[in-house]
Amino acid sequence: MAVLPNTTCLELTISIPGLSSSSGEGGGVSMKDLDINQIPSGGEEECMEDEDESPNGGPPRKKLRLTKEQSRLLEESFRQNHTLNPKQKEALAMQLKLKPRQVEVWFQNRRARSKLKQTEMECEYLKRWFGSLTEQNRRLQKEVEELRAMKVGPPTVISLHNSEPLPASTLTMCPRCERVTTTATTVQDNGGPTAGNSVSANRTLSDKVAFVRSRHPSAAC
DNA sequence: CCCTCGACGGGAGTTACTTCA
DNA sequence: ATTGAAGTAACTCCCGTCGAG
Repeated sequence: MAVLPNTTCLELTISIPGLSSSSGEGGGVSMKDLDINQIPSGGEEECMEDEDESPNGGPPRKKLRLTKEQSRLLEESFRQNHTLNPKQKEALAMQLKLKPRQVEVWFQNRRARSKLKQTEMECEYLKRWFGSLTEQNRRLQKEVEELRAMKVGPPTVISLHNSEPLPASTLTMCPRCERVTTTATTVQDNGGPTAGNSVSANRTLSDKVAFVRSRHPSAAC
């Protein structure tokens, strides 16, 4: 657990509907200058007790921006754990001077958005992988054509792995799509475009790839 | 106009507790 | 008195969406 470095007053900027920020003239308080810890009319240092109403009883406060420090701590906490138990939530909320509900919402949003990001990355990965497989397939088909045209001697196929000639016995023909492949072919051999991906991302992708492969009668494809 | 992100409503799942046959 | 099913409340999570900045 990180320790908040002696925070005396967190800088929360808020917007209060109905509170004019500019009114055209100078001298007004900018929205960005509002500090949630400086609640007018004798507010305490806590910002977590004012429920859903602005201090003057107006419409409920709509949105606040978290400070950099709050965001940093939340991110740090999220890195350690993507979910919080009630105690952790309470402690974090207290540390950040937020309502537990705000911490909860932040984690929910964070989970949702990192999942979205992850999905986008996987989509991109699969697109690129599909492209590389298409290209590989095209090359192999061309090679088959050439071998068929020659009709002489055992075929020589260069391994994608180490550029060594593969023995003909390692070649198989997929009965379904009639494409030639090698029995030693693996996902890694296909040269997935993002070799530097994180472990978790790879596992997720591997699962998906395994699923896709399992639906094909020929595991070699 | 588009994007980010804090907030909300609603639905689903889980758990603890109560009621009743 | 005990037990199991049904009902309910509280809580959490996810999803979709809104809207301020």
